[in-house]
Amino acid sequence: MADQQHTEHDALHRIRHSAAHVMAQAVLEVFPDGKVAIGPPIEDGFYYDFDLPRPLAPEDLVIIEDRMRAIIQEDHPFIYQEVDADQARQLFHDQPYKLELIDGLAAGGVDEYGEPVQGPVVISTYQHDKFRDLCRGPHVSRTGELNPAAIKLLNTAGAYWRGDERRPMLQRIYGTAWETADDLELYLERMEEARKRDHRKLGKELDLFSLEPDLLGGGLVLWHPKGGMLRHVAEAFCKEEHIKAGYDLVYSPHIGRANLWETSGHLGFYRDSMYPAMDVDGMEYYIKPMNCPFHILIYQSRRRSYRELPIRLAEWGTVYRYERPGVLHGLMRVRGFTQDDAHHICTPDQMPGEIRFVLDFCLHILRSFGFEEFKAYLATMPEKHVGEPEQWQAAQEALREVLDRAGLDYVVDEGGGAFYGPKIDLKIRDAIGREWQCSTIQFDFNLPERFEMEYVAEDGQPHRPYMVHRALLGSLERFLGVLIEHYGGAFPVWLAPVQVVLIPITDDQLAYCRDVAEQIRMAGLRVEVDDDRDRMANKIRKAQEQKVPYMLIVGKREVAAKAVAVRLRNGEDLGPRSMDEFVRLAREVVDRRSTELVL
RNA sequence: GCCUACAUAGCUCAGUCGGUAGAGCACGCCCUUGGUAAGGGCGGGGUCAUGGGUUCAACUCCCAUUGUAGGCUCCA
Repeated sequence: MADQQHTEHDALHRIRHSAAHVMAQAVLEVFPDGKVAIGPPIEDGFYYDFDLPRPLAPEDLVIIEDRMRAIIQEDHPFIYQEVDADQARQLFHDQPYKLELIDGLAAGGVDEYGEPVQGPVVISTYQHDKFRDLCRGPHVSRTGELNPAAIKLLNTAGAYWRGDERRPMLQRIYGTAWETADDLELYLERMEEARKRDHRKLGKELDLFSLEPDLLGGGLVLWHPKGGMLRHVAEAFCKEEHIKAGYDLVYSPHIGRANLWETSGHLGFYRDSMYPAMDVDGMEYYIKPMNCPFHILIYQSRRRSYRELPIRLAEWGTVYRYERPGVLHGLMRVRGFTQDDAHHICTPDQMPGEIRFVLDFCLHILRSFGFEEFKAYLATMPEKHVGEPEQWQAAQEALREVLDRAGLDYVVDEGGGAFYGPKIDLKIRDAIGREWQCSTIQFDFNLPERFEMEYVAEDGQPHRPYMVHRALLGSLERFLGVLIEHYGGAFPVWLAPVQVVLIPITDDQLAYCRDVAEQIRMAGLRVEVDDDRDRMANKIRKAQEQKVPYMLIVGKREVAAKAVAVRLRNGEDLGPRSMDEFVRLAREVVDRRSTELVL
């Protein structure tokens, strides 16, 4: 809904909105008894929801699309008219969904999304040809302004009426519409590009991970050796950075007794997302959905003085959460995942500094992985909340201040915080412009209270500390999924599971290759020798497909010269290089975590 | 969880009207030792997701279950 505000009067917005109306007419021509719900423009296109006597088949879309082209060519004007509620009810007497919308407008002043209408409530309709829709516009002036070659119906989907899962499931048709056929073509290419980068596809092709829903269970990930290496490198880098930044690494078990989860409140408000209890020695244990309670126990293992604060406890903690079957999706939405989780426990005085630190650190980590563009969301105190308003104020101030200071683009979601504290969510923008939420920095006024966390201050008295919960990459699974798509599987050298492949031209160079590989391995690079009985060209092809950054071709000439011929993943041929030269080159690229193959 | 579609070899996919399955890649063996994206030959490999039903006969039709895809809802 946020984009709509900005694009309300854009040409594309009008085109898409009008295309939705044209589609609705076409659908009603095919299904005269069909009921129409709502049909707004959206990013890249539009949709319209219908209640129809039978499920739509792909063939229906072809027919509807043809009909749409005809309506466009007939060049009907879009006619705007304001009506009062009674007139509207009369006009849409056989359209129950429209009647509900009219009632909402007339009585409560809410629009089709249930949002309050700003300003005076005006009920208006737009008509073109025989189709009249309850609509506030805007539209193009005539159907002929739509480009029939730039419109395409994409797919159908189920969608609840007014997004409420207790209400009827409608049939939604998604379409896309542009000014020109070229724009449509570009959009379809963009979709194709996204499909090529799909981490589920690349995960298989690059042998990174697998999901075995039938054998293992849904939402559970198996990391293969290549994916395991990718993950290891990412984790090892992050852990090193955490240690340098002053975090302490901790480890906690996967299960804990019920009383822990009762104290934390999870059994009260988070139970639906937790796996059922298991019985151990007559006591109930639960698999952890979060790491927080364990870190709090570590904090509470002895009396804490203000002198040792802030305490920063970090853990790559694997948690399990029950997700409804229909929402699981590759690595992006799983049931078992590892968070790069940490809890900052500090005094009120230290709090602003901790926030500043954690955001800077977060950006440093994300940038290291090659992400440059971020969007932040600040969520503030909701109606239902725990903790004192002054605490919230102070925390929100600190969050706001660090966002301003970091010069980040941010959106404030007033009242959008969790009941236990305000938070900043960070989204990263990937190589093809998609946004992914990974990082979150959240205050928690709930758990310190529930666990009665304390530290002894200068006054010798116990005080309640601030606790900030944060995850930077969020879920490792998800982050690696994003990383795979961001790079389309062609990782920067420092992350590539295999950095170097040695390709002997004939078996005569095998021994030399193995010798060279050993030296490269000693230099800390990940190297393989392709000793298959394939031709060199095929070995290059395989390495290319695996997106290995460096291919070292070795024939008679290289052996004689004690060299390797360096071919890059991008097809470039650097020609013969000595071992030292190549190692120096590769090491520098790796050490700088460069996204380039040569510096 | 809901709607729709789909599920055939390790992977990608054919399989007509119901008559118990095929290709390419991958894999194995043999020949080939080839200078920057696929050399050639032969071979192994399937309870057609699972369980029921209809039928003389089911990969094919029907029902259920499981899973996947695209959405919706959800993601304190």
